[in-house]
Amino acid sequence: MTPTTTSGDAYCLTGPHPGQDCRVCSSRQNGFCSLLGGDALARLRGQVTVETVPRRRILCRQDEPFDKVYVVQRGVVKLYQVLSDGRRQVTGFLGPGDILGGLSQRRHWHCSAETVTDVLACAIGRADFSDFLRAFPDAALSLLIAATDEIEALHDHAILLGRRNAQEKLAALLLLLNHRWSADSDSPDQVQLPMRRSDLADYLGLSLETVSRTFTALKRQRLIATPRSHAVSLRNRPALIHMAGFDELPVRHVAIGL
Amino acid sequence: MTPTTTSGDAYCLTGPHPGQDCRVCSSRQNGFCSLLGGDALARLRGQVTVETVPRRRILCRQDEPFDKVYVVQRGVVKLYQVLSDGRRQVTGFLGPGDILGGLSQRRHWHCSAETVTDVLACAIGRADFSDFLRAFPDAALSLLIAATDEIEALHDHAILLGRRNAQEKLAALLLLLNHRWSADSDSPDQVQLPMRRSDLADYLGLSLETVSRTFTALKRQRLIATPRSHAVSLRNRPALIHMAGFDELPVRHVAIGL
DNA sequence: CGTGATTTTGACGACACTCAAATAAAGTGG
DNA sequence: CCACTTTATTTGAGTGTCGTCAAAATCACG
Repeated sequence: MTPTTTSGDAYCLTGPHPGQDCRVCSSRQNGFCSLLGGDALARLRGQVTVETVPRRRILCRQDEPFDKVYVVQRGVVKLYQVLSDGRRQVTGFLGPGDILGGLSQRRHWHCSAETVTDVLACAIGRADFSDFLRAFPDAALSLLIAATDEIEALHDHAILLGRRNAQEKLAALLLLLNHRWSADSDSPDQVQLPMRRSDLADYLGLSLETVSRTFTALKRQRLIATPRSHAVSLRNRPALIHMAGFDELPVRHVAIGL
Repeated sequence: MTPTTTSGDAYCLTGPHPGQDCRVCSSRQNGFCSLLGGDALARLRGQVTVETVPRRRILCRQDEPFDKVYVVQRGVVKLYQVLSDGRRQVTGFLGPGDILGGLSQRRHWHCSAETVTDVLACAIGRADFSDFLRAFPDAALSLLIAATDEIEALHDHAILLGRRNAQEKLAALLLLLNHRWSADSDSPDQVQLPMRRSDLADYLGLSLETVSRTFTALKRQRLIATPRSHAVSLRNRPALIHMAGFDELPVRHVAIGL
């Protein structure tokens, strides 16, 4: 439970009052910070600022130079690219423990990022982060592994976009988000979907109407139920897994947004 | 020119007689090896074996444990995943200087890889490679940057798969491959496509028939010409760029396959 | 030159998109 | 707290792009 938050926002996964002391921050156990040793963490702490960002706020815009690296503590961020005519592709969702920002040749944001919920995040200057990785090669290596895992996740996204139909896409997404964000919660078959249908659509390469229709189709087949439109319960996980074409769910990793 | 090779295989981009001496290997200038310092390279050389692989040979299969890391010197490799019912998604093509293999949590191949042409590659044991990165933090950092660039490339692939139509997809692919493999060749508007139409289709999330139809459509619009079915010349680059929805081509980077 | 593989072209159908309206949910001010 | 407005989601009807199936044409290779 999360006693500090008001209502049933189960997508706020982290513990009480994080931000001041890493030892009580739940991202210490799971996310990026769990990859770090005590000395590395101590170094970072001195350079980090904790930011509270309300929902639907733009964190960064594609093609602008990047100044900061964020580590999400609480809440959900969506990453997206837009084509000149307005078509959008959501390239990922970030949750607690995930990283926004990194080291690319271009040193510019490649995606835009917008908070889906209220977000609590640690921020560090890009140059400081770069220096930090130089000073702690083990951390750099851990980050390289995370980046490699992110590449695998993006491969999975590619086969989803290129070779799955609407039902398979939605089934896969629900299983994936459940796996990332609710696997060890008190209601393991629940998924909170704080984002809008159009965000899901843009992640899945569908129109928002098709997403909506697909939700009702899955409900009719009794594979899921939606007590509220942003809360889904997986009623028949084996069938969903079969529909999604999964043989095993991917290893959990620290997601990276750029 | 490449006097050592027999015919007009312009997709063999590297120089003469690579493999024995890194100083005369053209991948020294462009690809993964260009990221390394002299001492790092010297360390690697002792552990590398040079492998010649004929075309259409499987290099690795998804879900098998990975034993080696390859650096492609010459030729083209395709990376793909298959769904249980046979649907395929090609997740990328590797050319000279690109890497196959890396450090993921799972330590298993995430894709299968097959040579499209005859391939010359340097191979190093996974454990040796891991040790190498630990011994040369600068190399690890360079690889992290490459991995980050690969993540950006995969984001671009996602928007291609999710939000572009057939013509836009093909235009984008032709520009991208031209940019990666022919930008500084003697015929800058040529693209060699050694892979089959079905491979292009599986990369673009289309059927091979649609790819073929789209080729003829682009030819009718005089945007391209195909003197041979595996050689394309870009006749109207601005129009192709506009069709693909590019404002700028991505930075060239060392591609990474897993 | 002949055989098999690959690519192209054609006809038809289906899945997902577009446009449009109705319903539901969330936010706002009295 | 409720009425009202705004935003988001669902549902419906019709269309179009791309997929499937099938056959012809072209290419590669022995």
